[in-house]
Amino acid sequence: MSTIRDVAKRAGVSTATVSHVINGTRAVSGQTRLLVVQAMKDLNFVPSALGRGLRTNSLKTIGFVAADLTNSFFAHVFRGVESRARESNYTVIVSHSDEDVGHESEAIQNLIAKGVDGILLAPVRSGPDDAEFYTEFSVPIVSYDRRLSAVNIPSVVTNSQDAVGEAINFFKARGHERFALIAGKQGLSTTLERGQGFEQAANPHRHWVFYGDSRYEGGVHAARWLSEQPVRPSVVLVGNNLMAMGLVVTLQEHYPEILSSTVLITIDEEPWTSFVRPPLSVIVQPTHEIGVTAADLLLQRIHHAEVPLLTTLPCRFVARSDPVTVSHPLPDYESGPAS
Amino acid sequence: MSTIRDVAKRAGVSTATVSHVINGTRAVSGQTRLLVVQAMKDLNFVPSALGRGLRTNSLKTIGFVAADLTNSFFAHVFRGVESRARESNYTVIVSHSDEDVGHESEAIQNLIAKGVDGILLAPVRSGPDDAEFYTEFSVPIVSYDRRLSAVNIPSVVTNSQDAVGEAINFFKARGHERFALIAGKQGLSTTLERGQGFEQAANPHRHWVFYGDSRYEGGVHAARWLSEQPVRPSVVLVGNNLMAMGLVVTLQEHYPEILSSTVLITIDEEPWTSFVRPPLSVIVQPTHEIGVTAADLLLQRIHHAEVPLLTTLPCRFVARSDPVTVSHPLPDYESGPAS
DNA sequence: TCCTCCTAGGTAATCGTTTACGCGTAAACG
DNA sequence: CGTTTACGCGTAAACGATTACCTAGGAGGA
Repeated sequence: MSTIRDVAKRAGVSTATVSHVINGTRAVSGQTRLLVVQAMKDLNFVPSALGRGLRTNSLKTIGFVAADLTNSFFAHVFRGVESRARESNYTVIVSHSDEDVGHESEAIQNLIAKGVDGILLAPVRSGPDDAEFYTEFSVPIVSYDRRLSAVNIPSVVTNSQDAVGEAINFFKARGHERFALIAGKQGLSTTLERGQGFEQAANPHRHWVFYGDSRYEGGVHAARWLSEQPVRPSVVLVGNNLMAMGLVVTLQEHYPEILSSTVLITIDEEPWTSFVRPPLSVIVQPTHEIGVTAADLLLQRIHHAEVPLLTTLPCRFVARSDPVTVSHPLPDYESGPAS
Repeated sequence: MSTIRDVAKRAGVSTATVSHVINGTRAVSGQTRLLVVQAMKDLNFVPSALGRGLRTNSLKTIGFVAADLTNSFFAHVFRGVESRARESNYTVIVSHSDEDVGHESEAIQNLIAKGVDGILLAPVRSGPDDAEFYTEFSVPIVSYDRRLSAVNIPSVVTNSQDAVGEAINFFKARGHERFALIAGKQGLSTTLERGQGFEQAANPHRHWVFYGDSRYEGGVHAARWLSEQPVRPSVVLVGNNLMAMGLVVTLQEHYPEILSSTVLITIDEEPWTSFVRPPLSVIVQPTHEIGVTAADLLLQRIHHAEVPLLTTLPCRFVARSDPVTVSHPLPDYESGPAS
């Protein structure tokens, strides 16, 4: 590997000039530039990110901490992040939190030790007091999926609260009168907001809320719980795709009559939601766009620009069950492409 | 952020001593060690990965290039990679190739410019001549999913060739006599090997091979092709999960009678393969283990150890269709946990 | 007593960049 | 013709760690 000094020697100029040619940070005559460029080609010189990083104190790297990349929500967000990052020549280091505060702390520490310029995360802590945790770090942080804007950390979220209401209203308008929500992990801002959206829309009709754990097992428990109700909801909204899976599998196996007689709605599109019979209606979040936006905000903060504390992206509601297949955009928003 | 010099000053020792305390590279008296440790705590000092990296020419970082993390195969492999990497205090930078040679080149270049210590990839080029491309780089490379061992690059693959044969034989033994393979992208070692496994097992019975493109659309085309055959196979093995999805969706919508009358087998477990009716049989690759193993080999190569040129991991065949649900381990192998 | 060896720890060069200064030369201006 | 301004470029000091080399003192052996 050749260094900037080799290039300088071969071109007969100083390292300063080579550096300025590379970065366009100072006027260089056409002659000299040509010499330098040629020398770089000859030696096929690639500037060392380390040397540069040490000097500028920036590796052009950001950290992305996901709960679990195996969950397609995070995978799609990540693709958005990566594509935006690459546009600006940043690379992305990925870590997992697995929804565990310990893992999350560790991940953040490691990322900072690696010299990332900023961090993107779906915070596991979101109680208003607990959230101050995130304000202590030496690099800019942007939160996605979950709101943290109370503590001065920019957040990118969706209007899933409205979308939940919209979905319930959709079926209310078609005569349904008994609604259930299988809610996610308590404490997350998404769980709270979706719960509120649900309550509002379901009132004054009869409605139930079951608190799952945001994992597959939560869906299994929900299925059992559902089967035990003397009077059952005709519309069930599941707050996350893992629980939806657990629910559908369990119903399919043990309570097929419930599966065929109730309308199921879930959040986040997955291939199977349209395969399963009956198909699930779904609230589609603009996952790719979440990633792009969050990365964009983070890069801006890294360059010390002011950014809005809260960015809300629109969901799209796709009704697939009862009685026909309709795509129903939310009011006041362009329906965003899932891309 | 405090530096090693601050620590040295506060502890009343030299930077060399601090460094040796941190890395355990030289004997240091208990007294001194205590002083240093205390000073580090006081300043909550974290060694800069950049400074260290510049000196040692290693950032303890590896690159992982996937075709598409949104494909759960790659997501699971990645989790394996990351967990193994973290054990050794390495972090992972992710890039996408999207099965495109241009993107792949770019990704590799970028990773090297970022100073990664090694690269893990599912090579897009795999023709025996073409594959020499990968031998030119200045950092160690390990290939996963696809074989590259012909050109002296260690590869981690599965015995999917045998597994394909096994699956065909399973249904042959139950009386089936007409088999089709929907093959993946031509040129990939997996496509070639699975094709061979299929040919061998299907002979001397009647059999068909349709070449898809390894993407969703390939499955759609395959469905159309299937519907046009005057005599149709009773068992169809699809070489990749995206094509399987395209196939099932299209059949479900336009040719439900084909869907219900043929046995479908696919590769790689996905939630929907068990939800759809009839459920698909599936050849399960040990994705997590692929990642762990590949990362392990790469780390060994980084530390200049010799590693085997080819590592083959066992698949597991799960029969779900026709006539009963059986889990059928391949002979000569422990069935690996999907973890 | 003298030599050797071991232990503990300091000095300073080094990794590959960026960048604050400084220095000529030549054009422009009065 | 002197003075300013601009331009083009080089010198060398950082950035934060690691590490080859050196020093000093004490223990042990002959």
